[in-house]
Amino acid sequence: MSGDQPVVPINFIRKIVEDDLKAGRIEGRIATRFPPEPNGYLHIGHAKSICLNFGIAEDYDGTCNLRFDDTNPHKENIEYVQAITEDVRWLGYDWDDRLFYASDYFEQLYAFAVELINRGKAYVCDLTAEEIREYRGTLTMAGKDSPYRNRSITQNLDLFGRMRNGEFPDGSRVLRARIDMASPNINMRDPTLYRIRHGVIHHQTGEEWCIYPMYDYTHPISDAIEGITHSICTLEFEDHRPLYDWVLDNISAPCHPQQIEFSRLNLQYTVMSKRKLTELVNEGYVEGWDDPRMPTIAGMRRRGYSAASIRDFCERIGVTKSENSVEMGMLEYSVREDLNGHAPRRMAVLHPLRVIITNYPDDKVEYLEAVNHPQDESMGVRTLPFTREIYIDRDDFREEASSKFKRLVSGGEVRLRYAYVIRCDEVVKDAHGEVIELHCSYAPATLGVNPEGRKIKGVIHWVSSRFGVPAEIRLYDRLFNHPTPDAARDGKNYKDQINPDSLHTLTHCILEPRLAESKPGESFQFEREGYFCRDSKLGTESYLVFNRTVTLRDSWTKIEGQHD
RNA sequence: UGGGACGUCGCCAAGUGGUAAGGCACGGGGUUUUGAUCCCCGCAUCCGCAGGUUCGAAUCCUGCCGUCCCAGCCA
Repeated sequence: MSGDQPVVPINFIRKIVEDDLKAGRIEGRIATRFPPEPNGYLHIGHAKSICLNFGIAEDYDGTCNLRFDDTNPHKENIEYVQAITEDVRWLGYDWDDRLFYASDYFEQLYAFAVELINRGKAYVCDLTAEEIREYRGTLTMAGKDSPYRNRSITQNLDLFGRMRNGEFPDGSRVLRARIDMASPNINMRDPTLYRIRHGVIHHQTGEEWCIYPMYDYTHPISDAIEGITHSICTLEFEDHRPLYDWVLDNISAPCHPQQIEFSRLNLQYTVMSKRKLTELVNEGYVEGWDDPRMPTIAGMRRRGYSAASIRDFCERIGVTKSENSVEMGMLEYSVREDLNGHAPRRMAVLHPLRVIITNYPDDKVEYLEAVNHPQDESMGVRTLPFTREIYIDRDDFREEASSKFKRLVSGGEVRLRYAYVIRCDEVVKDAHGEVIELHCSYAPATLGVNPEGRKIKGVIHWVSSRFGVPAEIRLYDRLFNHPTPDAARDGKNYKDQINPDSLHTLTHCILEPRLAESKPGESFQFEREGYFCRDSKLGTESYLVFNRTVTLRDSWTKIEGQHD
């Protein structure tokens, strides 16, 4: 340990690490790794693993490698490598010069396979894929030995060499471990170690190889080569641990890392499998891997989630082996907490309603001072131009309302944030009875002071119509209608539960002028509305596009729902 | 029904024989020129169920029940 207490609460994996350290079971230093397959973008579930692996390395003075598990060139490509690299770095982690690829080890992997053959622990099998499946047996029935299981070492060596040389077509032969076809653990029934794949260009090794090693064989050896001490993975690999150990026990491995499994993250109202996320992208349900509705790191970043908030979330949910279904409220709490502390406040009107302040001169402009953060003076101040014509939000006006409604009503008064108290004198409607404009009067003596003799209950935000800048604002809702869209119900799959209203685009919003200077990717709190992030892809210098990251906590809709 | 794992408050999660932490959510109150923030207070006589061991069990034993994962030449 590097001295201070770990900032992250202790979990069962950290406990194991600490115990190993105390017992002197670790030769050098703690070494972990994050091993993504470059076949899709990283999501919030990966963030949990990244925080765990890199976090342990940081807190116990160890190292964490970034290693691409690239043994299946059919599904992988270099774009994903780049996206994953960027996302891990953005989350705030660094691997120095320890960026590896499983494909870096292909030659060593091959040599270890030859060693296995020489020890009589692996053989070349000529069964077809279908036959292998039949021979494997079932969950309740033992499998039976392949007729090729007892080939001589010489013949296996010859055949395996010729597999590498490209003498056999795809699917004609595989290299298999020679373990136990009757094992109650199906993974131990002579699993495939190598398959033949001609004609694919591997993003790292090109056309150098026509045989590719399987995950179960590659992973333990890659870990051992890198001197990993704790190989942390998710629960579905628990059944594979005997195989992980078998591989290392049957070759001259440099060391034997310990595999530890934890349960993957399930977040309500979204899906977390790469296959499903890929389908959402490829079938056009979303606008891409970085669509702000996606639970991907790239999507969340674009939506306005900070790296700090994602890390905080990963700490809060903990690490265990039990199945879980985390509520969105947890994630929202983490973003709000971070953004509340760091996002400058601004004013923005989402649904504009014109207000004419009849007793304010038409040519007058006052520049009113507003703080950028009510609890953090160091964030400074800005000015807001105040004019005769302004916009307020339609939701902040009602012709009549109960006394619970603290905003503007006909004949009533309300405080304009950082400005004056105004009274609504007249409501102007169009032919359909729709309110199109309000005529108000302001109380000049109320700038920074409360009026005598009456209490102004409400404060609303506003933007000068002359100086305000137009913008598009995108409001997001959950991508799915059901908390667990993964679970099949009534013959429906997850795509049947997609929320058709997950995106609302508001095209006539008005922002306070200062926002024209914002940069793509910058986050703000639009007072009384929520946290918003300038989109990094859409919009121009003169047409701003903002994404709503999350709303502010809201006790009003609850109150409103209870009465009248 | 073979093997592996998991079941503590609506959700996440401590606890590993000495009499149920904490967070989120929720409810109540206070401060407030954001119905935000912040601050108080409340929120499992009970730990999947049933027996047993013990002075004493969520923690040990036995038996049930429930949930998840595994039959890719995917990872």
